[in-house]
Amino acid sequence: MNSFRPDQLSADLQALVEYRKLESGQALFYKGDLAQATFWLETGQLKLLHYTSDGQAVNHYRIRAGESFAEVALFINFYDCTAIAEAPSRVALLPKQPILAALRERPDLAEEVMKQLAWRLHQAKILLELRSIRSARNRVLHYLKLSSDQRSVQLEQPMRIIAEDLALTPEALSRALTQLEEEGVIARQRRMVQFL
Amino acid sequence: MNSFRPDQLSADLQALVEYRKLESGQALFYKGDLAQATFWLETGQLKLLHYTSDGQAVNHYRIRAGESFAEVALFINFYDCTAIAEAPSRVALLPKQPILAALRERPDLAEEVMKQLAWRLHQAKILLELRSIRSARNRVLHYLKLSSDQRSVQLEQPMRIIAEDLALTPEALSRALTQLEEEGVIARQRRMVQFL
DNA sequence: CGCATAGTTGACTACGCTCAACCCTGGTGG
DNA sequence: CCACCAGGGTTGAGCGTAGTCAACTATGCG
Repeated sequence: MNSFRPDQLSADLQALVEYRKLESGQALFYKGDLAQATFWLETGQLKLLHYTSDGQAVNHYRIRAGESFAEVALFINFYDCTAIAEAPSRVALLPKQPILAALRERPDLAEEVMKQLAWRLHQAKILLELRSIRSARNRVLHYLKLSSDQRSVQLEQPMRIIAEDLALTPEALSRALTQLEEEGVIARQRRMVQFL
Repeated sequence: MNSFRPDQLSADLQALVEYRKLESGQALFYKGDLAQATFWLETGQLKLLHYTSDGQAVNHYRIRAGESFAEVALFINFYDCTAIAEAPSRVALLPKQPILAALRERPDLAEEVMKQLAWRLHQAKILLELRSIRSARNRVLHYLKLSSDQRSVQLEQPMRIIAEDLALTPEALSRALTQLEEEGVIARQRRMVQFL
């Protein structure tokens, strides 16, 4: 998760790293921008998303402090999604060409990057799987199972955020949860959900 | 696209490669199987997909002769989707551990794999984007734009396959196309579609 | 010419979205 | 201590659109 942690890079590479501060809501790059760097998030939180032609935002995934992201940028010319800060953030900009050169020299770094890319692809498939479930009930159920360690889930985020992740309206999510409860599939108390 | 073309591997690695023949419709691996190898498709065609809990198939992408695939398997323990032959096929099985070792020795190979992983991730995001368009009309339009070089598209595959890729029923696809035609957005003659 | 298959059209249904009202909780101030 | 308010969450009614199933048409092949 930290392939490009700058302090693990060689000194001459570190010298090329720039930092950028972002306000909450500010964009780091937009879909279609020329991809000139890959990144590592020092502090804060970002989300990667795109917009449909009618302006709806579609979330890909969130980046938390300590993670590198947009490794894909090393191998394509334009960013394929938009990155927006969800909290005040500080990001390390890792310029493309020097990093590519370093990858040729350092198999350990290359392996980290491969792991990271594989992980993201895996996650993307899981997301695709989730999103391709049509019914709200089953989509929510699948989501709960994904995020449950053993038999119960603590819903940390507000319902409207969870609804966003599920590509549902808050109303649809609410209805799906009550339905699952009525069916006796889950039980709820406050933000705690458990399977029966 | 051919990172693991066996004839480009060292002789001792080639010695470890096994081949497997598949009938049309036969599975190479299932989602959840222990991931022990990555693959290269010599001849034929495969599709990668998963099944929703109610048995619907959801396509990820197709593999054509000459492509390597399932590189992700090198870095995760279980396949995250199912691979099924769409035509009689011959597949090279590249065992995980020796390949991982080779990647540490050969930066050129590692770079190929990174490129391939990045490409797949890019494609997955494009698919996610397509699938997250709600209305059939706009989804079809987006698809047409994606697959059009300049102003027109030749629809090579039968409509029911295209509908599958779009996660629509053939009926919905048909209606969307006639609607776009009535709106004067596209014109159709046989399987040729052009923008107006 | 007749049949099989792909594609289209029609009628109906189901389900998620929209918008609005309502409820419940926690926090604030009188 | 309680009245008030604000926000997140829930419930309700109506609508739109894709799915379903069936009938029909067009195309290609024996």
